[in-house]
Amino acid sequence: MQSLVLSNTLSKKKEVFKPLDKNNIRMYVCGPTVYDFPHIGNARPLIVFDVLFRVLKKIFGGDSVTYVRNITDIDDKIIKSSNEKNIEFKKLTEEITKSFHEDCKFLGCLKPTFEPKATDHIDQMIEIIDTLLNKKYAYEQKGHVFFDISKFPSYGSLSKKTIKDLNAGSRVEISKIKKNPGDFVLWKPSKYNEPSWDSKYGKGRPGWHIECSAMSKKYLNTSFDIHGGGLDLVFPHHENEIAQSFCANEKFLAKYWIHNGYVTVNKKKMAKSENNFITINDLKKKYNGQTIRLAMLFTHYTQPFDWNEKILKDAKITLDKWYEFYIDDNIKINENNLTFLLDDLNIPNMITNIHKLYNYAKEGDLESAKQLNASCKFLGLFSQNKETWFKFNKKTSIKPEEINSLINERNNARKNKNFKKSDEIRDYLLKNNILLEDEANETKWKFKE
RNA sequence: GGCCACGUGGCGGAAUGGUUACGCAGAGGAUUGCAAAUCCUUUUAUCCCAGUUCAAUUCUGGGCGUGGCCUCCA
Repeated sequence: MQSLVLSNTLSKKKEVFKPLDKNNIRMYVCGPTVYDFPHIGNARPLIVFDVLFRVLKKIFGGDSVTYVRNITDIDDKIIKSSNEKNIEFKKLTEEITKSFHEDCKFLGCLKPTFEPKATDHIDQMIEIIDTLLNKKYAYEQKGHVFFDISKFPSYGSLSKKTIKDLNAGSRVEISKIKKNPGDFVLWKPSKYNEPSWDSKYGKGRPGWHIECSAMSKKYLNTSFDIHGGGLDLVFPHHENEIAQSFCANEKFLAKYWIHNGYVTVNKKKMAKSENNFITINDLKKKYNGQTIRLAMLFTHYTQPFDWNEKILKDAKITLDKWYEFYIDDNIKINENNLTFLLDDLNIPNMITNIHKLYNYAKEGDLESAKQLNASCKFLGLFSQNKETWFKFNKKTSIKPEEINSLINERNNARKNKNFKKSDEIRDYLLKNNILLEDEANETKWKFKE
Protein backbone atom coordinates (compact mmCIF):
# COMPACT_ATOMS: atom_id res chain seq x y z
CA MET A 1 0.00 0.00 0.00
CA GLN A 2 1.28 3.48 -0.76
CA SER A 3 2.06 5.63 2.24
CA LEU A 4 -0.18 8.11 3.95
CA VAL A 5 0.60 11.77 3.30
CA LEU A 6 -0.69 14.58 5.52
CA SER A 7 -0.49 18.39 5.50
CA ASN A 8 1.63 19.35 8.47
CA THR A 9 1.02 22.85 9.81
CA LEU A 10 4.50 22.81 11.30
CA SER A 11 6.24 22.58 7.92
CA LYS A 12 3.31 23.87 5.85
CA LYS A 13 3.94 20.96 3.54
CA LYS A 14 2.53 17.59 2.76
CA GLU A 15 4.64 14.99 4.55
CA VAL A 16 4.77 11.23 4.45
CA PHE A 17 3.38 9.93 7.73
CA LYS A 18 6.07 7.94 9.50
CA PRO A 19 4.83 6.73 12.89
CA LEU A 20 6.98 6.92 15.99
CA ASP A 21 5.95 3.35 16.70
CA LYS A 22 3.95 1.52 14.08
CA ASN A 23 2.40 -0.70 16.72
CA ASN A 24 1.22 2.25 18.74
CA ILE A 25 -0.09 5.14 16.67
CA ARG A 26 -1.14 8.06 18.86
CA MET A 27 -3.43 10.93 17.94
CA TYR A 28 -4.72 13.74 20.12
CA VAL A 29 -7.51 16.02 18.93
CA CYS A 30 -8.77 19.00 20.87
CA GLY A 31 -12.35 18.32 21.81
CA PRO A 32 -15.07 20.73 22.87
CA THR A 33 -15.23 23.18 25.70
CA VAL A 34 -18.63 22.22 27.00
CA TYR A 35 -20.26 25.57 27.64
CA ASP A 36 -22.79 25.68 24.83
CA PHE A 37 -24.36 23.38 22.24
CA PRO A 38 -21.98 22.49 19.40
CA HIS A 39 -22.44 24.22 16.05
CA ILE A 40 -21.50 22.88 12.66
CA GLY A 41 -18.14 24.61 12.82
CA ASN A 42 -17.43 22.36 15.76
CA ALA A 43 -18.67 19.39 13.76
CA ARG A 44 -15.98 19.67 11.11
CA PRO A 45 -13.00 18.48 13.14
CA LEU A 46 -15.14 15.69 14.57
CA ILE A 47 -15.79 14.40 11.08
CA VAL A 48 -12.36 15.08 9.61
CA PHE A 49 -10.44 13.39 12.39
CA ASP A 50 -12.95 10.57 12.52
CA VAL A 51 -12.02 9.78 8.91
CA LEU A 52 -8.32 10.06 9.75
CA PHE A 53 -8.86 7.71 12.70
CA ARG A 54 -10.49 5.19 10.35
CA VAL A 55 -7.63 5.50 7.87
CA LEU A 56 -4.99 4.97 10.55
CA LYS A 57 -6.84 1.94 11.88
CA LYS A 58 -7.05 0.52 8.38
CA ILE A 59 -3.35 1.00 7.71
CA PHE A 60 -1.90 0.02 11.07
CA GLY A 61 -4.61 -2.21 12.48
CA GLY A 62 -7.52 -1.31 14.70
CA ASP A 63 -5.77 -2.15 17.96
CA SER A 64 -2.66 -0.16 17.14
CA VAL A 65 -4.26 3.28 17.11
CA THR A 66 -5.04 5.35 20.17
CA TYR A 67 -7.24 8.35 19.58
CA VAL A 68 -7.69 10.80 22.43
CA ARG A 69 -10.22 13.59 22.26
CA ASN A 70 -10.58 15.57 25.45
CA ILE A 71 -13.50 17.39 26.99
CA THR A 72 -12.64 20.72 28.53
CA ASP A 73 -15.12 21.05 31.35
CA ILE A 74 -13.63 23.96 33.26
CA ASP A 75 -12.89 27.41 31.89
CA ASP A 76 -14.10 31.01 32.03
CA LYS A 77 -16.83 30.57 29.47
CA ILE A 78 -18.27 27.66 31.40
CA ILE A 79 -18.29 29.67 34.61
CA LYS A 80 -19.88 32.62 32.86
CA SER A 81 -22.54 30.48 31.23
CA SER A 82 -23.40 28.57 34.41
CA ASN A 83 -23.68 31.84 36.33
CA GLU A 84 -26.00 33.25 33.69
CA LYS A 85 -28.15 30.15 33.76
CA ASN A 86 -27.84 30.03 37.53
CA ILE A 87 -26.93 26.36 37.58
CA GLU A 88 -23.96 24.55 39.01
CA PHE A 89 -21.12 24.36 36.48
CA LYS A 90 -20.99 20.55 36.72
CA LYS A 91 -24.61 20.35 35.78
CA LEU A 92 -24.03 22.54 32.74
CA THR A 93 -20.98 20.62 31.54
CA GLU A 94 -22.75 17.30 31.98
CA GLU A 95 -25.73 18.47 29.99
CA ILE A 96 -23.62 19.84 27.14
CA THR A 97 -21.40 16.76 27.13
CA LYS A 98 -24.44 14.56 26.76
CA SER A 99 -25.67 16.64 23.85
CA PHE A 100 -22.19 16.56 22.33
CA HIS A 101 -22.15 12.77 22.46
CA GLU A 102 -25.53 12.63 20.76
CA ASP A 103 -24.19 14.91 18.02
CA CYS A 104 -21.13 12.71 17.50
CA LYS A 105 -23.32 9.68 17.09
CA PHE A 106 -25.69 11.57 14.82
CA LEU A 107 -22.78 12.52 12.57
CA GLY A 108 -21.58 8.93 12.39
CA CYS A 109 -18.33 9.37 14.32
CA LEU A 110 -16.61 6.48 16.03
CA LYS A 111 -15.88 6.85 19.71
CA PRO A 112 -12.31 7.87 20.45
CA THR A 113 -10.20 5.48 22.48
CA PHE A 114 -10.14 7.86 25.43
CA GLU A 115 -12.21 10.92 26.16
CA PRO A 116 -10.68 12.43 29.29
CA LYS A 117 -12.15 15.37 31.14
CA ALA A 118 -10.07 18.29 32.30
CA THR A 119 -11.51 18.28 35.82
CA ASP A 120 -10.35 14.69 36.31
CA HIS A 121 -6.75 15.73 35.61
CA ILE A 122 -6.11 18.72 37.83
CA ASP A 123 -3.31 16.85 39.62
CA GLN A 124 -1.52 16.13 36.36
CA MET A 125 -1.81 19.79 35.39
CA ILE A 126 -0.38 20.94 38.73
CA GLU A 127 2.48 18.51 38.24
CA ILE A 128 3.41 20.17 34.93
CA ILE A 129 3.03 23.64 36.41
CA ASP A 130 5.39 22.63 39.25
CA THR A 131 7.94 21.40 36.76
CA LEU A 132 7.72 24.63 34.77
CA LEU A 133 8.13 26.69 37.94
CA ASN A 134 11.10 24.64 39.06
CA LYS A 135 12.74 25.02 35.68
CA LYS A 136 12.00 28.77 35.73
CA TYR A 137 9.86 28.65 32.61
CA ALA A 138 7.01 29.95 34.71
CA TYR A 139 6.59 32.49 37.45
CA GLU A 140 4.07 33.22 40.19
CA GLN A 141 2.34 36.56 40.51
CA LYS A 142 -0.58 37.34 42.85
CA GLY A 143 -2.03 33.84 42.88
CA HIS A 144 -1.42 33.39 39.17
CA VAL A 145 1.17 31.25 37.51
CA PHE A 146 2.28 32.47 34.10
CA PHE A 147 4.33 30.82 31.41
CA ASP A 148 7.23 33.06 30.40
CA ILE A 149 7.34 32.94 26.61
CA SER A 150 10.66 34.74 26.48
CA LYS A 151 12.25 31.59 27.91
CA PHE A 152 11.18 29.55 24.90
CA PRO A 153 13.08 30.81 21.85
CA SER A 154 11.08 28.91 19.26
CA TYR A 155 7.79 30.29 20.53
CA GLY A 156 5.58 30.95 17.50
CA SER A 157 7.06 28.29 15.24
CA LEU A 158 3.71 26.63 14.59
CA SER A 159 1.78 29.79 13.77
CA LYS A 160 4.78 31.45 12.08
CA LYS A 161 4.69 34.36 14.45
CA THR A 162 7.42 36.00 16.43
CA ILE A 163 7.07 37.46 19.89
CA LYS A 164 8.03 40.82 18.43
CA ASP A 165 5.18 40.71 15.90
CA LEU A 166 2.73 39.67 18.55
CA ASN A 167 3.38 42.71 20.65
CA ALA A 168 3.04 45.03 17.70
CA GLY A 169 -0.71 45.45 17.54
CA SER A 170 -2.28 43.55 20.36
CA ARG A 171 -6.03 44.05 20.53
CA VAL A 172 -6.21 42.81 24.06
CA GLU A 173 -5.49 44.97 27.04
CA ILE A 174 -2.02 44.31 28.34
CA SER A 175 -2.07 42.77 31.78
CA LYS A 176 0.12 44.57 34.30
CA ILE A 177 1.00 41.47 36.27
CA LYS A 178 2.59 39.67 33.32
CA LYS A 179 6.25 40.07 32.44
CA ASN A 180 5.50 39.94 28.73
CA PRO A 181 2.08 40.61 27.23
CA GLY A 182 2.29 37.24 25.48
CA ASP A 183 2.76 35.26 28.66
CA PHE A 184 -0.19 32.97 29.26
CA VAL A 185 -1.76 31.77 32.43
CA LEU A 186 -1.17 28.26 33.72
CA TRP A 187 -3.08 28.73 36.96
CA LYS A 188 -5.38 31.51 38.07
CA PRO A 189 -7.15 32.31 41.32
CA SER A 190 -10.88 31.69 41.58
CA LYS A 191 -13.35 34.08 43.06
CA TYR A 192 -15.18 32.90 46.19
CA ASN A 193 -18.20 31.51 44.31
CA GLU A 194 -16.29 29.97 41.42
CA PRO A 195 -15.15 26.38 41.08
CA SER A 196 -11.71 25.95 42.56
CA TRP A 197 -9.07 23.42 43.44
CA ASP A 198 -6.43 23.63 46.13
CA SER A 199 -2.86 24.14 45.09
CA LYS A 200 0.34 25.50 46.57
CA TYR A 201 -0.21 28.65 44.49
CA GLY A 202 -3.56 29.15 46.16
CA LYS A 203 -7.14 28.14 45.55
CA GLY A 204 -7.79 28.41 41.88
CA ARG A 205 -8.25 26.76 38.54
CA PRO A 206 -6.14 25.88 35.53
CA GLY A 207 -5.58 28.17 32.56
CA TRP A 208 -6.88 27.27 29.16
CA HIS A 209 -4.01 25.34 27.55
CA ILE A 210 -2.57 23.23 30.31
CA GLU A 211 -5.31 20.58 30.26
CA CYS A 212 -4.30 19.33 26.83
CA SER A 213 -0.65 19.05 27.80
CA ALA A 214 -1.63 17.09 30.91
CA MET A 215 -4.07 14.74 29.26
CA SER A 216 -2.04 14.05 26.15
CA LYS A 217 0.91 13.18 28.37
CA LYS A 218 -1.14 10.83 30.50
CA TYR A 219 -2.75 8.92 27.64
CA LEU A 220 -0.18 9.23 24.85
CA ASN A 221 3.11 9.88 26.58
CA THR A 222 5.27 12.99 26.18
CA SER A 223 5.64 12.66 22.41
CA PHE A 224 3.05 11.35 20.02
CA ASP A 225 2.29 11.27 16.30
CA ILE A 226 -0.61 13.54 15.47
CA HIS A 227 -2.11 16.53 17.16
CA GLY A 228 -5.21 17.89 15.50
CA GLY A 229 -7.96 20.46 15.75
CA GLY A 230 -9.55 23.40 14.04
CA LEU A 231 -7.44 26.05 12.38
CA ASP A 232 -8.38 28.60 15.02
CA LEU A 233 -6.53 26.59 17.63
CA VAL A 234 -3.14 27.07 15.98
CA PHE A 235 -2.67 30.30 17.86
CA PRO A 236 -2.58 30.58 20.76
CA HIS A 237 -3.80 27.21 21.98
CA HIS A 238 -1.49 24.84 20.17
CA GLU A 239 1.41 27.24 20.25
CA ASN A 240 1.10 27.38 24.03
CA GLU A 241 0.70 23.65 24.36
CA ILE A 242 3.93 23.20 22.43
CA ALA A 243 5.74 25.72 24.63
CA GLN A 244 4.65 24.34 27.96
CA SER A 245 4.96 20.67 27.03
CA PHE A 246 8.35 21.07 25.45
CA CYS A 247 9.72 23.05 28.36
CA ALA A 248 8.32 20.63 30.92
CA ASN A 249 9.27 17.39 29.17
CA GLU A 250 12.20 18.48 27.03
CA LYS A 251 10.70 16.43 24.25
CA PHE A 252 8.69 17.49 21.23
CA LEU A 253 4.97 17.23 21.75
CA ALA A 254 3.67 16.00 18.40
CA LYS A 255 5.26 15.23 15.08
CA TYR A 256 2.36 16.07 12.79
CA TRP A 257 0.08 19.03 13.43
CA ILE A 258 -3.09 18.72 11.40
CA HIS A 259 -5.69 21.47 11.19
CA ASN A 260 -9.02 21.57 9.45
CA GLY A 261 -10.19 24.74 7.70
CA TYR A 262 -13.03 26.88 8.94
CA VAL A 263 -16.69 26.48 8.34
CA THR A 264 -17.78 29.84 6.96
CA VAL A 265 -21.09 31.56 6.28
CA ASN A 266 -20.99 33.95 3.33
CA LYS A 267 -17.21 33.50 3.47
CA LYS A 268 -17.06 34.69 7.07
CA LYS A 269 -15.92 32.36 9.76
CA MET A 270 -18.72 30.73 11.70
CA ALA A 271 -18.33 31.63 15.36
CA LYS A 272 -20.37 32.07 18.46
CA SER A 273 -19.17 35.65 18.74
CA GLU A 274 -20.26 36.45 15.17
CA ASN A 275 -23.67 35.01 15.92
CA ASN A 276 -23.72 33.36 12.51
CA PHE A 277 -23.74 29.79 13.73
CA ILE A 278 -26.14 26.90 13.25
CA THR A 279 -26.18 24.24 15.94
CA ILE A 280 -26.15 20.58 15.10
CA ASN A 281 -29.27 20.32 17.22
CA ASP A 282 -31.14 22.68 14.90
CA LEU A 283 -29.99 20.83 11.83
CA LYS A 284 -31.13 17.51 13.23
CA LYS A 285 -34.73 18.51 12.79
CA LYS A 286 -34.32 18.85 9.07
CA TYR A 287 -31.47 16.68 7.89
CA ASN A 288 -30.07 13.23 8.35
CA GLY A 289 -26.64 13.13 9.98
CA GLN A 290 -25.18 11.33 6.98
CA THR A 291 -26.32 14.15 4.71
CA ILE A 292 -24.46 16.67 6.85
CA ARG A 293 -21.46 14.40 7.04
CA LEU A 294 -21.25 13.93 3.27
CA ALA A 295 -21.78 17.65 2.65
CA MET A 296 -18.80 18.40 4.84
CA LEU A 297 -16.71 15.76 3.13
CA PHE A 298 -17.33 17.33 -0.30
CA THR A 299 -14.63 19.88 0.51
CA HIS A 300 -11.03 19.00 1.26
CA TYR A 301 -10.35 19.36 4.98
CA THR A 302 -7.67 22.04 4.58
CA GLN A 303 -10.00 24.32 2.60
CA PRO A 304 -12.69 26.56 4.00
CA PHE A 305 -16.14 25.06 3.88
CA ASP A 306 -18.77 27.65 3.06
CA TRP A 307 -22.06 26.63 4.57
CA ASN A 308 -25.23 26.76 2.50
CA GLU A 309 -28.37 24.76 1.94
CA LYS A 310 -27.54 23.91 -1.67
CA ILE A 311 -24.68 21.73 -0.52
CA LEU A 312 -26.98 19.83 1.79
CA LYS A 313 -29.38 19.31 -1.08
CA ASP A 314 -26.54 18.04 -3.27
CA ALA A 315 -25.48 15.68 -0.51
CA LYS A 316 -29.01 14.39 -0.09
CA ILE A 317 -29.43 13.83 -3.85
CA THR A 318 -26.10 12.02 -3.93
CA LEU A 319 -26.98 9.75 -1.04
CA ASP A 320 -30.39 9.01 -2.54
CA LYS A 321 -28.59 7.79 -5.65
CA TRP A 322 -25.95 5.78 -3.84
CA TYR A 323 -28.44 4.19 -1.45
CA GLU A 324 -30.16 2.55 -4.43
CA PHE A 325 -27.23 0.14 -4.36
CA TYR A 326 -27.14 -0.38 -0.62
CA ILE A 327 -26.07 -3.89 0.30
CA ASP A 328 -26.70 -5.14 3.81
CA ASP A 329 -23.36 -6.79 4.27
CA ASN A 330 -19.93 -5.95 5.59
CA ILE A 331 -17.71 -5.65 2.55
CA LYS A 332 -14.03 -4.82 2.83
CA ILE A 333 -12.79 -1.88 0.83
CA ASN A 334 -10.07 -2.74 -1.64
CA GLU A 335 -6.85 -0.84 -1.97
CA ASN A 336 -7.73 0.92 -5.24
CA ASN A 337 -10.71 2.58 -3.71
CA LEU A 338 -8.85 3.58 -0.58
CA THR A 339 -5.78 5.22 -2.15
CA PHE A 340 -7.53 8.58 -2.49
CA LEU A 341 -7.55 8.92 1.27
CA LEU A 342 -3.84 8.24 1.55
CA ASP A 343 -3.15 11.44 -0.37
CA ASP A 344 -3.83 13.88 2.46
CA LEU A 345 -7.39 12.58 2.89
CA ASN A 346 -8.48 13.55 -0.59
CA ILE A 347 -12.10 12.74 0.07
CA PRO A 348 -13.37 14.81 -2.89
CA ASN A 349 -11.46 12.47 -5.19
CA MET A 350 -12.78 9.48 -3.29
CA ILE A 351 -16.30 10.80 -3.84
CA THR A 352 -15.62 11.13 -7.56
CA ASN A 353 -14.51 7.53 -7.47
CA ILE A 354 -17.74 6.50 -5.76
CA HIS A 355 -19.66 8.23 -8.55
CA LYS A 356 -17.75 6.06 -11.00
CA LEU A 357 -18.54 2.94 -8.99
CA TYR A 358 -22.16 4.05 -9.02
CA ASN A 359 -22.17 4.28 -12.81
CA TYR A 360 -20.67 0.81 -13.16
CA ALA A 361 -23.12 -0.52 -10.61
CA LYS A 362 -25.95 0.90 -12.67
CA GLU A 363 -24.65 -1.03 -15.65
CA GLY A 364 -25.01 -4.13 -13.50
CA ASP A 365 -21.52 -4.60 -12.13
CA LEU A 366 -21.94 -6.24 -8.74
CA GLU A 367 -18.32 -5.79 -7.69
CA SER A 368 -18.64 -2.02 -8.19
CA ALA A 369 -21.82 -1.99 -6.15
CA LYS A 370 -19.98 -3.81 -3.40
CA GLN A 371 -17.08 -1.37 -3.44
CA LEU A 372 -19.52 1.52 -3.48
CA ASN A 373 -20.89 0.13 -0.24
CA ALA A 374 -17.45 -0.46 1.20
CA SER A 375 -16.33 3.07 0.29
CA CYS A 376 -19.41 4.69 1.77
CA LYS A 377 -19.14 2.68 4.95
CA PHE A 378 -15.47 3.50 5.24
CA LEU A 379 -16.34 7.18 5.15
CA GLY A 380 -18.90 6.62 7.88
CA LEU A 381 -21.87 6.77 5.51
CA PHE A 382 -24.45 4.03 4.87
CA SER A 383 -25.07 3.70 8.58
CA GLN A 384 -28.72 2.95 7.97
CA ASN A 385 -30.16 0.31 5.73
CA LYS A 386 -31.84 1.24 2.49
CA GLU A 387 -35.35 1.05 3.84
CA THR A 388 -34.68 3.28 6.83
CA TRP A 389 -32.79 5.75 4.69
CA PHE A 390 -35.62 6.29 2.25
CA LYS A 391 -38.13 6.58 5.04
CA PHE A 392 -36.14 9.11 6.97
CA ASN A 393 -37.96 12.28 7.77
CA LYS A 394 -40.65 11.58 5.24
CA LYS A 395 -43.89 13.24 6.06
CA THR A 396 -47.27 12.90 4.46
CA SER A 397 -50.78 13.00 5.79
CA ILE A 398 -51.93 10.29 3.39
CA LYS A 399 -52.00 6.66 4.44
CA PRO A 400 -50.37 4.08 2.16
CA GLU A 401 -53.72 2.36 1.53
CA GLU A 402 -55.18 5.63 0.36
CA ILE A 403 -52.20 6.23 -1.91
CA ASN A 404 -52.70 2.84 -3.51
CA SER A 405 -56.39 3.33 -4.01
CA LEU A 406 -55.79 6.76 -5.56
CA ILE A 407 -53.23 5.21 -7.88
CA ASN A 408 -55.81 2.63 -8.96
CA GLU A 409 -58.38 5.31 -9.48
CA ARG A 410 -55.94 7.30 -11.55
CA ASN A 411 -54.93 4.36 -13.68
CA ASN A 412 -58.58 3.63 -14.42
CA ALA A 413 -59.01 7.23 -15.47
CA ARG A 414 -55.95 6.94 -17.67
CA LYS A 415 -57.35 3.82 -19.35
CA ASN A 416 -60.49 5.80 -20.15
CA LYS A 417 -58.35 8.68 -21.37
CA ASN A 418 -59.73 10.89 -18.64
CA PHE A 419 -56.43 12.69 -18.29
CA LYS A 420 -57.91 15.67 -16.53
CA LYS A 421 -58.89 13.46 -13.62
CA SER A 422 -55.68 11.46 -13.65
CA ASP A 423 -53.61 14.65 -13.54
CA GLU A 424 -55.70 15.96 -10.69
CA ILE A 425 -54.95 12.87 -8.66
CA ARG A 426 -51.26 13.09 -9.47
CA ASP A 427 -51.15 16.76 -8.47
CA TYR A 428 -53.01 16.05 -5.27
CA LEU A 429 -50.51 13.37 -4.27
CA LEU A 430 -47.60 15.58 -5.25
CA LYS A 431 -48.88 18.28 -2.95
CA ASN A 432 -48.71 15.70 -0.21
CA ASN A 433 -45.10 14.88 -1.03
CA ILE A 434 -45.93 11.76 -3.05
CA LEU A 435 -44.31 11.51 -6.45
CA LEU A 436 -45.67 9.04 -9.00
CA GLU A 437 -43.64 7.15 -11.57
CA ASP A 438 -45.52 5.32 -14.30
CA GLU A 439 -43.64 2.27 -15.42
CA ALA A 440 -44.66 -0.15 -18.14
CA ASN A 441 -46.84 -2.38 -15.99
CA GLU A 442 -47.27 -0.55 -12.75
CA THR A 443 -47.24 2.85 -11.11
CA LYS A 444 -44.68 3.31 -8.37
CA TRP A 445 -44.67 6.06 -5.78
CA LYS A 446 -42.00 7.63 -3.65
CA PHE A 447 -41.55 10.62 -1.41
CA LYS A 448 -40.66 13.75 -3.25
CA GLU A 449 -38.22 14.84 -0.56
C1' G B 1 0.69 47.88 11.49
C1' G B 2 2.84 42.61 11.39
C1' C B 3 2.05 37.64 9.76
C1' C B 4 -0.79 33.98 6.90
C1' A B 5 -4.25 31.68 3.54
C1' C B 6 -7.25 31.71 -0.62
C1' G B 7 -9.09 33.45 -5.86
C1' U B 8 -11.09 27.24 -11.23
C1' G B 9 -17.59 27.13 -15.54
C1' G B 10 -24.51 29.20 -13.00
C1' C B 11 -23.28 26.52 -8.06
C1' G B 12 -20.10 22.95 -5.38
C1' G B 13 -15.25 21.11 -6.15
C1' A B 14 -10.44 18.11 -7.48
C1' A B 15 -6.18 17.90 -10.36
C1' U B 16 -2.25 19.22 -13.46
C1' G B 17 4.15 22.35 -16.88
C1' G B 18 1.12 20.05 -22.61
C1' U B 19 -4.32 15.87 -23.68
C1' U B 20 -8.94 21.09 -19.57
C1' A B 21 -11.93 15.56 -13.58
C1' C B 22 -16.41 14.78 -11.01
C1' G B 23 -21.39 16.11 -8.88
C1' C B 24 -25.59 19.50 -9.06
C1' A B 25 -28.08 22.79 -12.26
C1' G B 26 -29.01 24.13 -17.68
C1' A B 27 -29.87 22.71 -23.06
C1' G B 28 -31.29 19.10 -26.96
C1' G B 29 -33.07 14.19 -28.08
C1' A B 30 -35.24 9.14 -27.02
C1' U B 31 -39.34 7.52 -24.06
C1' U B 32 -44.42 9.21 -22.05
C1' G B 33 -51.49 10.90 -23.11
C1' C B 34 -48.68 14.78 -20.46
C1' A B 35 -45.25 14.20 -16.66
C1' A B 36 -41.81 11.66 -13.44
C1' A B 37 -37.92 8.26 -13.69
C1' U B 38 -34.37 6.37 -16.96
C1' C B 39 -31.06 6.50 -21.21
C1' C B 40 -28.21 9.25 -25.06
C1' U B 41 -25.95 13.86 -26.57
C1' U B 42 -24.33 18.64 -25.06
C1' U B 43 -22.92 24.38 -23.60
C1' U B 44 -20.07 27.10 -19.94
C1' A B 45 -13.96 28.10 -16.19
C1' U B 46 -8.74 28.49 -14.32
C1' C B 47 -8.88 37.23 -10.94
C1' C B 48 -5.35 40.86 -13.68
C1' C B 49 -0.30 42.12 -15.56
C1' A B 50 4.64 40.75 -16.46
C1' G B 51 8.63 36.90 -16.42
C1' U B 52 10.69 31.77 -17.06
C1' U B 53 9.41 27.94 -20.86
C1' C B 54 8.65 25.04 -27.18
C1' A B 55 4.28 25.09 -23.74
C1' A B 56 1.55 28.11 -17.43
C1' U B 57 -4.53 27.45 -14.80
C1' U B 58 -0.15 25.05 -12.61
C1' C B 59 6.42 27.84 -11.43
C1' U B 60 8.45 33.15 -10.21
C1' G B 61 7.49 38.47 -9.36
C1' G B 62 3.98 42.46 -9.00
C1' G B 63 -1.10 44.04 -8.62
C1' C B 64 -6.27 43.58 -7.32
C1' G B 65 -9.92 41.09 -4.45
C1' U B 66 -11.70 38.01 -0.33
C1' G B 67 -10.92 35.96 4.28
C1' G B 68 -8.08 34.58 8.78
C1' C B 69 -4.68 35.30 13.10
C1' C B 70 -2.14 38.92 16.43
C1' U B 71 -3.90 35.56 23.49
C1' C B 72 -12.92 34.08 23.38
C1' C B 73 -13.06 30.42 19.25
C1' A B 74 -13.23 23.86 16.31
